[in-house]
Amino acid sequence: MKAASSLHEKIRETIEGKILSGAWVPGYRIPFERDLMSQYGCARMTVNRALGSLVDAGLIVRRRRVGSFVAQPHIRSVILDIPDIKADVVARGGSYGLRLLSRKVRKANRADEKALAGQGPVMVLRCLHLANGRPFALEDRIINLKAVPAAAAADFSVEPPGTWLLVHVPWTEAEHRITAVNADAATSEILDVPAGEACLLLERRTWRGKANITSVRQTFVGATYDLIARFTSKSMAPQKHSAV
Amino acid sequence: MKAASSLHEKIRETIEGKILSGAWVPGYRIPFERDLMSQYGCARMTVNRALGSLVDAGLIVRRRRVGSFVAQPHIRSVILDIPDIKADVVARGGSYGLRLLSRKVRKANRADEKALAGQGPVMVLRCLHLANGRPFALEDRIINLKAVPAAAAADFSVEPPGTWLLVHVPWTEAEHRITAVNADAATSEILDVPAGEACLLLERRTWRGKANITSVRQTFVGATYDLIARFTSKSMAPQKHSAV
DNA sequence: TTTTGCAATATGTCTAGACATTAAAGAGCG
DNA sequence: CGCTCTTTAATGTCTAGACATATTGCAAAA
Repeated sequence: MKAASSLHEKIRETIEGKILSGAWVPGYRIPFERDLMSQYGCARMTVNRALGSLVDAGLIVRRRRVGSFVAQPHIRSVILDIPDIKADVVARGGSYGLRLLSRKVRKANRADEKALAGQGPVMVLRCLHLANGRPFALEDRIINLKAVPAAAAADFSVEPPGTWLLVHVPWTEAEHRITAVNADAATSEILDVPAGEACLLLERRTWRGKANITSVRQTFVGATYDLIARFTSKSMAPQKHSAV
Repeated sequence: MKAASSLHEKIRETIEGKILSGAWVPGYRIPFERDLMSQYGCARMTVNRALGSLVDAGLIVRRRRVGSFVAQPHIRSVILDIPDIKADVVARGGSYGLRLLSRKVRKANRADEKALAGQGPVMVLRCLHLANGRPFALEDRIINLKAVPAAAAADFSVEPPGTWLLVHVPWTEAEHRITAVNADAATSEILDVPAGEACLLLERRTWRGKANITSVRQTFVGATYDLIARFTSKSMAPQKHSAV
C-alpha cells in the first residue's frame, strides 16, 4: 500500500480499510467529524476532505444533521478497458502490423445512421490487425467527421484508427456489445481461419457528450483472443485484456 | 446537467465543459488558481477544490510550480455488470427455467485446485439455464465450501447458484475471461445447437479477500446472447492511468 | 391527539490566511 | 561551457474560524 503522504489521505485510508475489511459493515455509523478531529488532532476541513473523497468513491453516504454511514454495496460490476489492439499486441511482446483494406468518405447513408445515430459526412474504414505477421482481428469502423474533423487528415495506414482516436478524442460514454459468431466465408478468408470458426465479435459505439464519435465492429479469432476483466474493490485498479 | 448548487461545482463544470467540448484540447494550460480566484471572486481553497475533483476525474493533471493542464485522454474503462442469468432472462421478458444436471460434494482434486486455488471440500455443480423453455446457457461451477459452508444447504434446483451466491456472499474481487469457442459434441447436444456453433464462453473466479469463493464457466449460444456494457465517465471513480 | 413551530446538531460550503513542496529559471563559479 | 546553488512561482496541505442547510426531536398550540 502506498504511503499516505498527507493527513487527509491517512484518514481516508484508515476508514477505507475498516470498510473493505468488513469491520464496518454497510449501514455502520462513521464517527462524527468532531470525533475524528479530536482523534487525529486536526481541523475539521481535513476530516471533511477525507470523508468527501470517500463519498466520491461511493464507499460512504453522508446526510446532514444525521451523520455518515458505510454505503450499501451496489456495484456488482467489473471494469473492462476499452481495448487498444496495437497496445495489446505490443504489450505482450508481439510485433504489430496493420493493413488498411479500404477507406472512404461519404455522406451517412441509412445503415450508417443506424450505427452512428447521426447525419453528415462519415469516414468508413476496414482494416486488418496483424500480430506477428498473422491476421489477428478484422475491424470495420465508421467515424463521424462532423464530430472529429481532424480524422480526415489522419494516416490510418500506419496508426490504427482506434489508437489515433484514443489519443486525440476524449470520450464520455461508450456502449459495448460482445457476442460470439461463426466466421462467414469472407471473414474466414481474411482472417485465414477455417469457415465457421468461432470468433469473438466486439461492437462499440462511443460518444462525446451528445455527439457520436465512432462505431466499430471488431472480429477476433476466438482461439487467439481473450477479453480479461479483473475487478478489485480495493484499488479499483488493474484491468487487463489480453491476447493469447 | 444538474444545477451546480455550489460555487466549486460551478467552477468544475465550467472547466469540464471546456474540456469535453474540445475547446480546451489535451495539453492546454488551465488558468492559474490565482486567476480563477479573481475571475470567480472566491478564495483559493474553493478553486483548489474544483480543480482537485477534476484531477480525481482524470480530466486534468497538475504539477507544482508548473501549472494545470488538460490531461491526455486515458485508456479508460467500462463497467461490465456481473451477469446474473436469471435476472437477465427475466429482464428481457423471457421465462426462466433451470435444470440441475449434477451436484456433488467432494474433496478438491488437482483440477479443482487449479480452478479454485484452494483445498478442502468443494461442491461441483452442472446446470442448464433455460429461456422460454429452450436451452440458453450451460454452467459448470465449483464452490469452495470452506469459504461458503452455507452453500451445502442451498437448493440449487430452484434458485440458480449464481443468484444465490450474489445475494448471500459479498465478494471483493473477480476475474473474468471471455472468449469464443466452437461447441463440441457434448455441449452442442445439451444446448441443442449444431456442433461447431459459435458460443460465448465466460469464465469467472470470485474471491472474498484471499479466499476463493467460486469458479464458474458458462457457455452461451452466441446467436442468442450478448454481453452489453455501458459506460459514462461522469460516474467514474478515480483511475490513475498514465496518459497514453 | 394531531399539527405546527422551534431549537439543536451534523454536514456543506466558504474564507483568508499560513507554511511546505516541487521544479523551472537564473546566478555564480570553476 | 558545464556544474552547483539560490531564487521564485505554482501547487499541496492545513488551520480556525464563519455562515448555510437539512433533518431530527421536542414542545407548544390547535
